[in-house]
Amino acid sequence: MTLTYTEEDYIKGIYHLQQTYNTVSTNQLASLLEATPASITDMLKKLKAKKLLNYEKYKGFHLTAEGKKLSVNIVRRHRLWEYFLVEKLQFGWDEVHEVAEELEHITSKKLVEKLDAFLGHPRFDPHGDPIPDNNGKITPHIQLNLIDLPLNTPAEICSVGSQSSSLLELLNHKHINIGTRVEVKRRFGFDRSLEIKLKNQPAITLSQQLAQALFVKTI
Amino acid sequence: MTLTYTEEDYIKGIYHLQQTYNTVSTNQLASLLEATPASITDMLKKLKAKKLLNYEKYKGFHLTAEGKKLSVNIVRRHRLWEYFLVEKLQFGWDEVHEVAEELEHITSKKLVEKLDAFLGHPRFDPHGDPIPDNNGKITPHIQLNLIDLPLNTPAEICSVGSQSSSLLELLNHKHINIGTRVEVKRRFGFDRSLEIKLKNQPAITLSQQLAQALFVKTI
DNA sequence: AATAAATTTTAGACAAATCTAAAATAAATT
DNA sequence: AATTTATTTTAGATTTGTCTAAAATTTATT
Repeated sequence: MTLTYTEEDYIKGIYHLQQTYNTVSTNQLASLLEATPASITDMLKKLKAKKLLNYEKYKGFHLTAEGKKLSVNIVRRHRLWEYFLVEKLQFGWDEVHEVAEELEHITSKKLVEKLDAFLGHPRFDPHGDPIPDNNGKITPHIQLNLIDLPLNTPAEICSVGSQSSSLLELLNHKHINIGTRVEVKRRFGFDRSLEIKLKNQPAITLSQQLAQALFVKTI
Repeated sequence: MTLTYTEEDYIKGIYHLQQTYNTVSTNQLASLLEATPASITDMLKKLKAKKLLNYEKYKGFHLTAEGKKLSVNIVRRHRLWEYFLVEKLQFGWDEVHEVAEELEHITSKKLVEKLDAFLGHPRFDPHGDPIPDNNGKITPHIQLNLIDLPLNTPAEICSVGSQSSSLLELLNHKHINIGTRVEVKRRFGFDRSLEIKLKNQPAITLSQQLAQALFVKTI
């Protein structure tokens, strides 16, 4: 099954929306891909004809097993390249997305497997998201929202809930990164803000909004 | 100036043909790109409109300074990726071309510069072809056919005249690679074969056909 | 339940890149 | 020099992916 770059973008978009919604709507996908609903409908027909999509008009849609398998593989390539860009080429983790969007479309199996081996078969990308393995298997991530982390429990930032540049800017300012060690010291009920401590640093305050955008795993 | 992948393929093709022919013809390019002459003509008009091409109909064509600059940059990206694939991902040098054809279209300046630095600013790709630097400057290659190398002159294999897998197989068998040090010890007029020595190894014989497929530079 | 609002689809147009077949031009041959 | 042959261009069609505007359908509201 050979897909155009555009078809790949569509099924990847649907895959991501399906992580949150059982069934995806035309407008949701239009908004994610920044295209008009009319364009989405056109492509849905093509993907249905290729048996990658279960779709009845006006009824929403979701990927078939085959569609999902292909999507997972695109996600695999995307995250492997992100890992490469950060670990080998010294990109910042907030700079890699656009370039990985292009690299992910190169489908050579040999390339992907050799890249994976070169990188040491990493299981999480620089944002903390799991990298599907060659069979599409995804290491489940036992993530806790920072807002739910018990007091005085050492943990490590392992993923962020959004990739907006405003969030990344704020995290850079506060010197918080994937891998940063944190402990929650206090909770303030009034505004649900947290006082946290980074290793060897004075305590700082995180707003509810920020804490909810951060995921941790205990260590 | 943003080019589509297809436009990039066209100007890269023209660039390569210009290395041999002063002015390029529609049929030459059609044959190189495996497209019909009609398609070539269509694209020539677009490239002329973008001022990348000097073209008068029925009169052949060649790149403008701007077109050449862009082409050299594509060649730079292609050869950097080939170097990466061979040196880092352990591809064989006969396997890299197709994948590099895809990777070369990713234009991110940051990516290319960081890749170049990661690779240690290599000046020649795995086939011995020069990699243009960031300003488009190409290290001229003073290559000598192995058959013309004077006796007892230390030299280094720097390029091969063909990328056929049968040649690669033979070179692998004889443990000859890009970078291998050689000296010609004897020449046999009867069949124009050579006796050569690789560093710390007993002398071996190369046929005329093989020697002519190898290029060296003295060291 | 009828109407208004939102969502989704269709119809028709357009740009990019390609093709085939026919016409125009240039080059080669008699 | 006239004619044949080869090359190149044009004309018109096709595919992919996109759009706008209008129509169809579903959902929400009075």
